[in-house]
Amino acid sequence: MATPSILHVDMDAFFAAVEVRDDPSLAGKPVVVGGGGDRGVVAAASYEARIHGVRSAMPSFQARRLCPGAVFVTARHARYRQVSDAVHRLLLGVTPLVERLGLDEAFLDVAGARRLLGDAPTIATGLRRRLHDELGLWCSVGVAPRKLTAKLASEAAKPEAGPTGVAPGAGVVVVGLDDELAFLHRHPVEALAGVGPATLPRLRRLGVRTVGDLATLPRATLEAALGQAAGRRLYALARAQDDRPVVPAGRPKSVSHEETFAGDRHGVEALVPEAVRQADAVAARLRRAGVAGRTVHLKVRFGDFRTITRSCTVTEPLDRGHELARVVRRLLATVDVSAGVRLLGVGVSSLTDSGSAQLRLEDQGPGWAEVTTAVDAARRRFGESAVLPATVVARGRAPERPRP
DNA sequence: TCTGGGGTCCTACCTCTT
DNA sequence: TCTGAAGAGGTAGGACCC
Repeated sequence: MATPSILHVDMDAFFAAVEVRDDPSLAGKPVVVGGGGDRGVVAAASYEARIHGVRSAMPSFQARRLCPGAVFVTARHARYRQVSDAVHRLLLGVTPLVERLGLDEAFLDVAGARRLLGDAPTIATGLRRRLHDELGLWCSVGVAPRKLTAKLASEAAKPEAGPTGVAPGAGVVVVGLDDELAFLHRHPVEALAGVGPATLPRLRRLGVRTVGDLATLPRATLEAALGQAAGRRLYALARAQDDRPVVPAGRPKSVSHEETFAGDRHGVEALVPEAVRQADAVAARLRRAGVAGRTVHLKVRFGDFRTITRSCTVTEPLDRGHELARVVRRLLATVDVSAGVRLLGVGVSSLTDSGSAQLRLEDQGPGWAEVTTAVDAARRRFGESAVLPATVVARGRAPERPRP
């Protein structure tokens, strides 16, 4: 690998930037996305809000305390998905090797595009300008020989918000093969993917602060402290051994939906309509993705934040709300929810293409197949809440709107 | 005023089968 | 037929990422 060819494109304060783009009166103001209600957290903050110390995943009350003058905006995920798709289309114009990570990041392998478009740093600079000119959004780009270092490079390219203001970033940071290891080793160890709040204290106990410190430890020591898989992985990453290719996304591995209630719910009766509604939403997304799943998961978080999961695997893949709801209700019946439930979640995994699902007996002749098709069509035309499960309607309750 | 939502991956434990 | 080992698959929980 003579020159770097991996790009990591990271949109700057993406959700907040989309809100500012859609409402120019917000430009220059501290904007906080999410953080609505008493139990919310911050999904994204503009750099003006970050000056005051507001960060993603911060509880909303804390963000309000730090930055009382901020404009709090309800997250609009469908809108961010739309803009993210536009970004993705633009990236695909450079190379088909685009791997999306969430809505606001992507890896590109531009090895095959260099002959036509110039070397990787030239492509990165051009991409950054086009994203701004055509979509009105800024991004930061890291260019490196590997995903691991390209991601760190894009981080280094970002603007920085401190107490005194916002320092513009480089926009593009290039890490060559020769300086890759030195660049990697001066990062704090928590900059590595896989080092979070649980792993960090264990590494600290071993005297590790930087990736360079990590690289001095034998593999056996890391495996003993972190387990075989994590130990082996960090051992390799500390040596810039990362041969993960850029892979365009395939079929999802799971689909889930969960919701934190404004107040705790007590008793199964209060939870069943929520469970049925979530099962219906998950099933609709499974069908949209053209998949069906065999393992059904229920997640319950109690008022004291204790969280349990229950799951069961059925013989035939499911992709319909009423089938999924039946399994979810069965799982819910095994849990003592009298203590009060803060969050309920429904998910499906072990996914296969729904085309491979067997034709069910009830599909012979008019039945659920037609009903499901009609429901999906009505929702496409009139919105998600156009058709609701009877259990939900019977409770006289519309689906929970995003909280202000 | 504590702590979202949608994912992926890993580990431990259990049961069943060979 | 009994027993133990090994592997597969299911289940539950934890850690982490964006």
